[in-house]
This record gives sequence, structure tokens and C-alpha cells, in this order.
Amino acid sequence: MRQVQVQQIECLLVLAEELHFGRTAERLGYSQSRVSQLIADLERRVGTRLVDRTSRRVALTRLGAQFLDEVRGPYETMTSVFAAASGRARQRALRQLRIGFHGNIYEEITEAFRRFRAEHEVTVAVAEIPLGSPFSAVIDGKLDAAVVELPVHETALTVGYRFPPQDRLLAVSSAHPLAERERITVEDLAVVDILHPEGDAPSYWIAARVPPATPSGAPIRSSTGITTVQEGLALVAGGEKAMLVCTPLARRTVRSDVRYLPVEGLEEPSQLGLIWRAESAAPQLRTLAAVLDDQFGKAGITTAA
Amino acid sequence: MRQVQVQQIECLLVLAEELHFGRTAERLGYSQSRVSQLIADLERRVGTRLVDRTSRRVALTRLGAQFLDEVRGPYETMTSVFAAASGRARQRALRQLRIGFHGNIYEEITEAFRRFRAEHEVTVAVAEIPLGSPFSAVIDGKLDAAVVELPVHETALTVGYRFPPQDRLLAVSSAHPLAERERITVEDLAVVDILHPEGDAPSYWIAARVPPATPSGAPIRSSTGITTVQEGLALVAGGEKAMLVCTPLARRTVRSDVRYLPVEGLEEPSQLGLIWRAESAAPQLRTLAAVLDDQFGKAGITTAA
DNA sequence: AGGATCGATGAGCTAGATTTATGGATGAGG
DNA sequence: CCTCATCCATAAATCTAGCTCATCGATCCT
Repeated sequence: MRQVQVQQIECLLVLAEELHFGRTAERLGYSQSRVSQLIADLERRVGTRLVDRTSRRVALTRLGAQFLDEVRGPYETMTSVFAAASGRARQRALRQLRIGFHGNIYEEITEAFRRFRAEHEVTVAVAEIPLGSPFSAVIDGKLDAAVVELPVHETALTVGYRFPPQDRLLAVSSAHPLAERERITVEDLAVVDILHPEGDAPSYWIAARVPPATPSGAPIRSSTGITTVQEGLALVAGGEKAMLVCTPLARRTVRSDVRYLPVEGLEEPSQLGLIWRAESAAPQLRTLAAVLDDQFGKAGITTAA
Repeated sequence: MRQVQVQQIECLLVLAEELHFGRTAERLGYSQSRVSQLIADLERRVGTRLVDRTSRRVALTRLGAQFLDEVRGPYETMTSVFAAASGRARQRALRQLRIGFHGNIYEEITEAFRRFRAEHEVTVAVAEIPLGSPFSAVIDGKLDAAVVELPVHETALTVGYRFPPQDRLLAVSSAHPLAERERITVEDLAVVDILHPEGDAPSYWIAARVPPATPSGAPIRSSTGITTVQEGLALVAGGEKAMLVCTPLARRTVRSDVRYLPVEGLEEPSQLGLIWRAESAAPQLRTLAAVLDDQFGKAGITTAA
């Protein structure tokens, strides 16, 4: 311990009221011996006995009383300064939501956020979440919520809103044989090697990104993991690999060396969800979920390619 | 860490001046990472970012600046309250000496203290030191100095003044055969069992209390340790044991069942010394030593029985 | 005396404080 | 544009302190 601690002042204050080590300890949630030590430390640091004590009687010394008088004011001021500062911080936090987008940020959704922000006096800050790490940022409180691909089975997280599902497209190199075809079927997936995200995401979630087999039972290869979409597209353009992407991404990411093919018969669509911590959810998140429901409930992002 | 710490405020204050984590760390004597952690902790506790920082730029946020403004005053007040209190304590400590007496407190010496106290505006509080523990109280700072029997060979302690040596007397039961004799010689010590102090005293010191053998080489028994003079006298009165005591004690402790005999030829007299911590000696102790020298240098406690 | 109450103290466990090493971001200069 | 230097954040590892439990000795009550 390098210097006098707030804790010790607090302890002395309570002790001055109680004049009893045991009760002081109880009030502060310490053991009696800890109170004894804290006071002794404080005394050592100040350099004089502040409390006269026998097993029968506890009383402040003259210097102790003087010290206490002088320190009480500043102590309380400091305490209230902390309270004021964290009060302000909490206020501000209430008016600000930090929301992450998994992978890319789609205008279709930020549009809804803009509306929400305008109507509810809340600032919404958006951030991109790394591909392989869909939940971490929300779980450790760096973000208030996130838009990620479902399914999400985390006890620490709640899915507050499910966006309408969207079809997925297969990204392949323009030079790939399949790229010639107008459209492909889900059975064609058996002939390509599909990339999957890799990171600290739970394995059930990574597995859900790529179907294990075609409806007829042919296994689908997924030999390689990627950590960013850019990395994935580069591998796809290279010709060896393919990648399943959702419609908005394909629309926004146009590359001459990559073609996006609708996949006929692909049962599992991509569905985004708004997630937040099960504990400690910001109250406005529910409002946001309601706004999203209002906006996307019927129309919103269509399932059509 | 349960609450905001003084340390963190200090760190924020310095950081606000330096606007540089490395230099802040240097000024506070921490590592750079520690500063980073302290600030991060403080922010977590207050609930908002107080310092905007990139690897290139450090600046207070709006809330940080506000918090700092509000906290600076109370912080400085508290600091000065501590300083004032420990200043007062130090003042008082300067005017007060706590001096221990080993075993019993002799008027011959306290008289000198009274004189010292009157002449130098210093309060002298005296306390008795347990028999078996001559040095502990001074070493752990419970006393500023002590009058104990020499020799003292402790690196932590300084012998500031040596009182004139005094003869030692042998205390025996009135019923003891030796008690009949007018005087005894050192050779007679071989026939009694002499008590020695016992406790956390170093063994060289305990051994010095009782000579190992008579000049002619006869071993002197010392089978039993005692922890108080009272205990020793009780054992002596019981008839089995004997005890070597110094003259003032014999003079002050008169019991019909105990007799004190001069011992002819006993070479090692008893000598008291004023000891204090080698480090951190109170400055007035040297003055006290000078006063003692003045008083006892020539006359003082005589060596006559 | 015996019992009850109370603060101090020593041993021992754990969490927190601190450092060292390293990484990733940013801006400068070739 | 690339490399280098600077700077803050973070992970791992170490060491200190905070804290509790158990116990003691002192004091007061009856």
C-alpha cells in the first residue's frame, strides 16, 4: 500500500460512529480483524494513534478527532464528485447505443437505426465485428448490442429481434466452371469447397454457416477457415474456393473476378438477429427491437434474390 | 479493488499534465502499462472514458476534463489534511519520548529523566519491559529507547550511553545455608542453581546474565528460566534457587524471606545501557545521552554495594 | 474464580497490484 | 509505398497486499 486509502477513511468514519470494531466490520462487510488492520495502517501512515482502544472501550484520540473533522468534508466532496461523474456517465450511456454489425454493415438496417435515432433521442454508434468473433464484443460489454447471423445459443445473450430471412448466394470465381451456368442447385455444392468463418465463435455457429451435406446426402467440403470477408473473396477469386454469402453483401461487393450464383433448393436461408446481453440490457434496446419489428415485420429485407 | 483509489486520481492528474503515458509512469515510478491499467480501471469505475487516446495522441474527453476539474480541489484538500495530520503527529512525537526500563524502573535514572524533561520541553513516558524481551519493543518502534542490561550486540540497535557498572548481589532464601554467612565468594556460586531470564532475547544476552563457571572452573548451574522478577523472587524464597540481581533492585525489593548477599570476586558487574534504533533515532535521544553523561559521568550510580 | 466480550495478532489463502514482454496502430521519412 | 520508430493496450507471470480464520490476552460482569 503506497498511500492513505479511501477505504481507510471510510473505515475510520464508520468506527467513529459505532465506536465498536465488530459492528464497524459488519457495516462495511469486513471481518473484525480487517477493521483492526485498516485502522492500524492508517495510524501508521499518519504517524500517530487516532483511536484509543482497549477491549472495553473505543474512543477517538484528540488528534484522531481533529483528523476526522478535517477529513470528513473533503471525503464527502470526493465521494459526491465520483457520484456526479458516474451519474453523468450513466446518463450519457442511456442516450447512446453502441451496436455492432457482424461482417458488413447493410444500409437496409442502418436506415432503420437512423429513424430510431431521430425519433428517440438516442445516439447510435455502429461498429464492425470481426467475422470469427460474433459474440465477444457484446458479451464483454464493448457493445450494447449487435446484428449477427443466427442461430445464437448463448446463455449470456438474448435475441431481441429476428430479421426476415434472406436467400444465400454462392460466390465463385468468374473463371470457375459453375460461373458459366445461369443458376445452380443445392446439389452442385458438393463439387465446391466452401469457406467458413474461423475464430472464437462457438462451433455450432461456425457449422451453421455451411450445410454439412446436400439434400441427397452428398457431403459438402469446407476445408478452409477465413477471418475476414475480404480474405474470403480473395480466396474465391483465386478460383479454388467458394463462399456462401447473403444477398446484401453480394449487391454491395461487386468484383469482376467473382460471380454470385443463386442456389436453387438451398433450405437454410441466412437470418440476422439483434442480440444483447441477457443481463444488463439497455432499456432502449427493447424500443429498438419494436421499431425494427415495425419496419421489417412485413416488408423490410426481402427473401428474394 | 473495491472503490476508486487515491492512486488513480493522482495518476489522472499527472496524465492530464503530461498527456503521455510513458512520462506519467516515469513521474509516478510505475511502468507504462500500470498507468494504462490505472486509467482504464478508473474509467471502468466512473463508467465512461475520461481520456481519449490513440498511439499518437492523448487528450482528456469532455467528461474527463470536467471530472478532473471537480476532483482536483477535493483531492488536494485531502492531501493537505493528511500532511497536516502527520505533521502534527511528527511534532508531537518530537516532543515525546517513550522510554522503556528493563525489569524495574530505578529512581536514580528517572531522576535524570525528570531533569531532562524539565530542561528540554520533552515529555518522557516510561514503560516497563518484560524480563525475557529486552530489545523487541525498541526494535519494532513501540518505544523510542530503553534502558537495558548490556551487552547488546544487535545491528538494529545503538548503545547511546553506558551507565556506570554496579555490583551484583546474590538473592537467596533466608532459610538457605548461605544466608547465614556474612559474605560469600564467587566460588560459592557453584553450589547454587541460579535463575536466568527466558524469552525472545538472544542467547548471548541470556548467557551473560549468569556466569558459566567460577574463576576456579567449577560450573555454575542455571537450570531454570524466569519471565518476571516476581516469579524469580518467588522461586528464590521457595529455597531451591538463587538469583543474581543488581544493587538498586535489592534496595527496593525488601522481603523477609529473601536475603541479598554481596559476592566477593564476581568479575562481571551489571551495566545498564541506553539503547535506541540505529536507524530512525529521535534527535533528542542524543541530547538525553549527553544529559546522562553529565549526571552519571563521575558520580551517579556507584559501583559500591 | 469463571464466563463473556472485545480488540490484537499470526498464519495462510486469494485476489489484486505491478512488471515484462509483446502486439497493433499511427505517423514520419526515405 | 514501405519501413521504422513511437506509443498505448493486452497477456502472462510474479509478487505483494488484502482479507479471513483462529486464537490470545485483557477487561468487565456476576
